[in-house]
Amino acid sequence: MGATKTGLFSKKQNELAAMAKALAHPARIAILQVLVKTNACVCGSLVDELGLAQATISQHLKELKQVGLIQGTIEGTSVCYCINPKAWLQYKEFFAMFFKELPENKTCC
Amino acid sequence: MGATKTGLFSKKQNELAAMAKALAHPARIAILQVLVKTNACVCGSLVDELGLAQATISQHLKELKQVGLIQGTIEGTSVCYCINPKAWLQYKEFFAMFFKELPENKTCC
DNA sequence: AACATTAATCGTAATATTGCAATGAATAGA
DNA sequence: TCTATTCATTGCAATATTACGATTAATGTT
Repeated sequence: MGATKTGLFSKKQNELAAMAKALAHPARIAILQVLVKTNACVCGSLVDELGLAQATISQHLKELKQVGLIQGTIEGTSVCYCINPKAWLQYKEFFAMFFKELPENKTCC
Repeated sequence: MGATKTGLFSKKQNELAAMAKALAHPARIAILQVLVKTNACVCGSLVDELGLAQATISQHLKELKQVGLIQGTIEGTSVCYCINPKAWLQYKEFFAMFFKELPENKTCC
């Protein structure tokens, strides 16, 4: 027990859940917002911006990288992170799609 | 350690993360999809639809209820669940807002 | 080469989540 | 009342997540 039973659900459902999970932490939300706002890249200054330890930030960055939402390129000793525009758009569309179909006829509850 | 340091982040950031967390499980995605599709309410038939135990489904329903995404009204011995249209719309708008600002000028990475 | 800086990784602890059997509470029907 | 049905809750085990100090790897600087 304890592990999510992914086998019970469709690929899409697991995918959407994984996308949501990537956003399911305020630090990752904050990181993405900083990356969007600064437009250009932000390197390790995220550690200063947010109040978390370097190891913790690095871990969150890794997760965001794993789901493809951000990219990182080495720039000397530091690493330059930025939003992956393609993935960003896909996320936007996925969530829009999911919430699109509004239950109009509220016949119950 | 181990607990999310919510104090470091803004209310909005924590809110969005909480919203994402509610969607961060395929079972909850599936439940919401069933509730949207059936339009009317679905009671305990969710246990048959998805392959999870009754207690597990009940727990997921509780979480969805706690974030306001669904409502449940008692109907005899069974409970009728349905989407909360207001919250649904709010979620839609929140996520759309978050993903709205696309990084146009991709000058880096 | 020696040192400093930056960031990933490792190891560990604390906490949260997932899942289910068992139990409990409430109502419907006999 | 007794029983069946439906769902919430409790208690527990397994797993996942969050966080950080310490270490490591890589590069830049002197």
